[in-house]
Amino acid sequence: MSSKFVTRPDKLIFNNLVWDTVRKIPHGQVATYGQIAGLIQPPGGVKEQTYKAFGARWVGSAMASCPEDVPWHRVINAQGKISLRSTSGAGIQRELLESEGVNFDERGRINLKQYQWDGIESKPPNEKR
DNA sequence: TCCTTGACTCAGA
DNA sequence: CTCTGAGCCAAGG
Repeated sequence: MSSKFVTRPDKLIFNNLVWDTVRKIPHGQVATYGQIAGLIQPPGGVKEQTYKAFGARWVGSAMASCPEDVPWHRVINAQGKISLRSTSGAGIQRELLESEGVNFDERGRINLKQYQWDGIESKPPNEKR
């Protein structure tokens, strides 16, 4: 068995990078998909525009199968809201974040200005809004 | 092989 | 501030 164990190493690497980055998120802080996408490096052969448009989505896609070691609940969308396909888990995410000290708005929104992970090392040019 | 969905983001009203 | 529409490319059924 050593022929088809890894069909897409790049994708696995990308997912691994995502999980690793998410694991890097400190306690009591949150990060957005686009932020993570900007922190990690895109797989080779991908266009910048493609990564910009789908980087965040790939992160979420990778999260669809995130291990329990990954604090996926600390990952939210750029709107500062919980983004989940199913309501199941979203409630859990809210509780988990609240348990970490993250306050939610009445609409279930988080104050990114206060909780967004400022551990940006690559410092993406995303400082608007 | 074709079609549909997709843990998103930005811009405009 | 909130809501809606359009865009981008890939993976799964």
